[in-house]
Amino acid sequence: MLTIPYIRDNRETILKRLEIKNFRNPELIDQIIALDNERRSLQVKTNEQQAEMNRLSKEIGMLFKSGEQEKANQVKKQTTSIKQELETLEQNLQISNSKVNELLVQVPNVPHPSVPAGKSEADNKEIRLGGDIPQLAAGSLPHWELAKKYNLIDFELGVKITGAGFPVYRGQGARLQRALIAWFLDENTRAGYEEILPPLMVNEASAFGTGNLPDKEGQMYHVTGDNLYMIPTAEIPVTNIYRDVILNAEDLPVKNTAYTPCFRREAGSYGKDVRGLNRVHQFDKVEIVQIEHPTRSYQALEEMVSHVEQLIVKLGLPYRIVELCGGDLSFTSALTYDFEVYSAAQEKWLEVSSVSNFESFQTNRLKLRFREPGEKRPLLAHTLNGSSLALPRIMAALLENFQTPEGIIIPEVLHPYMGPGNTMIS
RNA sequence: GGAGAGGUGGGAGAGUGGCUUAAUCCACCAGUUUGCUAAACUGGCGUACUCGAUUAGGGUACCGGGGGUUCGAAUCCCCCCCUCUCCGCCA
Repeated sequence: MLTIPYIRDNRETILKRLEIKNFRNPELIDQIIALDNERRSLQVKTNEQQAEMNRLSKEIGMLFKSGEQEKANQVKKQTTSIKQELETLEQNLQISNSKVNELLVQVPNVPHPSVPAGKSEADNKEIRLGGDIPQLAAGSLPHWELAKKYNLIDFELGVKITGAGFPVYRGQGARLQRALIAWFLDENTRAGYEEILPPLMVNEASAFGTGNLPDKEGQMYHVTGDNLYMIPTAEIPVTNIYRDVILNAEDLPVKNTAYTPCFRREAGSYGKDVRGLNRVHQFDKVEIVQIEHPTRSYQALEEMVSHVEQLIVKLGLPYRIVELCGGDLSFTSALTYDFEVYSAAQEKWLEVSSVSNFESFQTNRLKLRFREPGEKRPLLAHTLNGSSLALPRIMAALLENFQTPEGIIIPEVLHPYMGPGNTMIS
């Protein structure tokens, strides 16, 4: 969420930039400012009365100590009216605080000035196009057919064990999946990211910290017996490492990478988009997270983008990078680049990564700050994250694009991970 | 699952109703001293909100969380959460 001082000082800029996100609600902003003024005057009054109360209590203590019982009882009488007043004030202050907060969480993050206007996906701006779209031979198959043909993934078996959207990888399919995960992690480590293997379930506080609660509750699997949530992304446990943390400026940037399975209920998603690996309830993903100094976060974003890009290039997949327009930008993001790979048999672009700068929108809620030498107060850090990469759609594109009549060719970078001589699935 | 112990600043740790403005030690920062380092000494050392002028300097809250008793709570009472130890179970 945005900070109140920022809203107070930048009302016009915020309103103007939020229009890019198709968010027009000046009343909300003005209400926040008005409520905050009210809150502050309540706080001043409350603090004054508290100070008076403290003074009187101290006086009573002193009087009792020196044996002046009567005087003490007299002062005691004075406290009753103040006490009553204080009770009301404190209640109102609490109400005021929660009202401001309630409104504050409804304000989306302010997009970066470079974000193009637009309503939907169609208005996203293509930044780069790379790789060659393969000309598949006649009779080429979509990945779910290939998965069956080579016994790589069994979707029906997953239905039996768990339900739709929980594929079972086996044999070479399982091996290829593991190879991709290992290679991604190794590439990320080489790029300076520390590898994290976090818990796959998180408590309420963590889910709140990253904003997945209360709004996106329906997206997560809830383990009711212990009140834990299955993670929809590694972003939650990894980012929460730094909840309520004050870093030193020299610790920045923090760079973490994590492989985790991800669990998403995807309530309401049906139809042909969910075919095969296109949309599943459990999938593997390797995530990268950076915590950076506000003055360097956009540099970090570019660095993450080129890092993810070279992963796709090394795999040999045709891809495009788009900058999301205001309408397609998420509630929490200031600037997002999406990566899509081309799945040749489906003749479709599939989103495989989304790299974003959240600026201080997440860290404000997380209370993730850093101490700048010479600064009196800690400052909010910036957070960025992205997938590097989401496995199922990469797998889908690999299978489809690299199919030949003889079998599926495994990209060279994965050879060391596939076992000796294992360069083709046949 | 059963039994017990506990949760206090960055860390250790004292504090059972008002000389607490949370002692003390360690760590850290600045300074003094000093061939250098170290030691010693002096001072500083939390977070949030708020008043003030983005100063100086104040005020308030915070001792796991939430209630309660009281003029006054880290301290007493109630509820909840968490951690540790032992036993049981277990890859």
